[in-house]
Amino acid sequence: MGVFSRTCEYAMRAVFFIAHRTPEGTRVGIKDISEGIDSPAHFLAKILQDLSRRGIIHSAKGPNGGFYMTEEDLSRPLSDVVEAIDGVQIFKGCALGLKQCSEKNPCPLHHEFKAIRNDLTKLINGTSIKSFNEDLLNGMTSLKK
Amino acid sequence: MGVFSRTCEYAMRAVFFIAHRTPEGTRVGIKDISEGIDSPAHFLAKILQDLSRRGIIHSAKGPNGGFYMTEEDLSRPLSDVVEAIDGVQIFKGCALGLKQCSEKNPCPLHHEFKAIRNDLTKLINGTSIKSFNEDLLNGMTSLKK
DNA sequence: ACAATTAAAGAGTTTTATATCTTTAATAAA
DNA sequence: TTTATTAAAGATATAAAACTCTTTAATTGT
Ligand code: SF4
Ligand code: SF4
Repeated sequence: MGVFSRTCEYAMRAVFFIAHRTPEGTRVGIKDISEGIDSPAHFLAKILQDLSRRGIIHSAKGPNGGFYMTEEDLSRPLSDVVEAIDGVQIFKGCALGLKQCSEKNPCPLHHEFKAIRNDLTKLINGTSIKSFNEDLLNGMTSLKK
Repeated sequence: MGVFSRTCEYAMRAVFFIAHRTPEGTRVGIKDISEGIDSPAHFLAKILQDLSRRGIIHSAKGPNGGFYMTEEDLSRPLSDVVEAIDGVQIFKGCALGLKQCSEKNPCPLHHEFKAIRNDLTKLINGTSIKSFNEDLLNGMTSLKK
C-alpha cells in the first residue's frame, strides 16, 4: 500500500471528482463517480455515505439526486477527508510504531521523519479541496487512470 | 496505520535491536528480541526468517544460536528492510493510488507529494543501519516503548 | 550417540480491509 | 397517488494482514 489506505485513496479521488463535477448546484451520481475514478461502485457508496454523515460532502436522494459539495465543503482542507478515513496516525504516528514519542529520547528515525511528517501535514492540512479543484479545472492535473 | 505496515515496523525495530545487541560475533535469540521490541514472538520469527532468507540479517541454530548481523549487513540502507516487507510502493506510489504517474498530466497532489516522497526515500535509502545503530549506542535514541 | 537448544517450517486462527449484493427510504415528477 | 430515481442501510462474502501453535531440522556440548 502507498501512504494512504485504498479506501482513503478512493475517498480523495471521489471528493476531487465531485468537486469538479458539481460547480453550480448540480449533483453527480455514484455510478458516474465510481466510473470516473475507477473504484467499485458499492464500496465507494459506503465511503461517501460516511463522508456525507460527517458533513464533509452532501447528498440528495431521488431523481436528479446525487452527491455535491457546498462552498463550505470546498473550503475544507483535504486532511478532513484523510482523517475521517485513515485517522490521524499518518500525521502523528511514529515511523517505528512506538507508542510514546519522546523528544528527549527519540527513536533513530525521529528527526528527519518528523520533518517529513510535518511536510505531509502541511500539504494535506494546509490546502483546501477547492484549490486542488482549481488545478483540475485549469487542466493542470487529472484523475483519469 | 502509520506510514509503514505493522509488520514492517517490527522488522525495523528488530533490525535495530539485533544490530545493537550483537557487536562482536554474538547472537541474540528471538525471545530476547521480541521482548526487547515488544512484538509477538512467533510472528516476529516469521519476519526474521524472511529477512534471513534474503540475507538482510543472519541466523544460526542450536545452542548459542540466534540472530546477528555482519558488517556487510550493517552497512545496508534501511530501505532494504522496508522494501523486503512493504515493497517499493511507499517510495514510488501515488498519493491518490493512480496507476500511471505522468509528469505532464499529474494528479492534484503531485508536486508537493513527490517532494515528500523523495525526502522519505532519501532518509530510508540514504542512511545505513549502522549509522542509526551508532545513535542508539550513543544513547541518543531508544527502542523502548 | 544423546540430550538440550535454537531457528525454520508448516499449519492453522483471528482480525481488519476490501468488495458485493439486496432491501429500504427519501425525493421528484408525472 | 403512482412510478421512477436516487442514496442509505443492512447483510454477507472475499482477501489480506496479523497473530498463534505445533512440528521439524540444525547445531552444540556432554
Ligand atoms: S521518536 Fe520520532 S519517529 Fe519515533 S515515535 Fe517518536 S516521533 Fe515517531
Ligand atoms: S501525479 Fe504525482 S501523486 Fe499522482 S500518481 Fe503521479 S506522482 Fe503520484
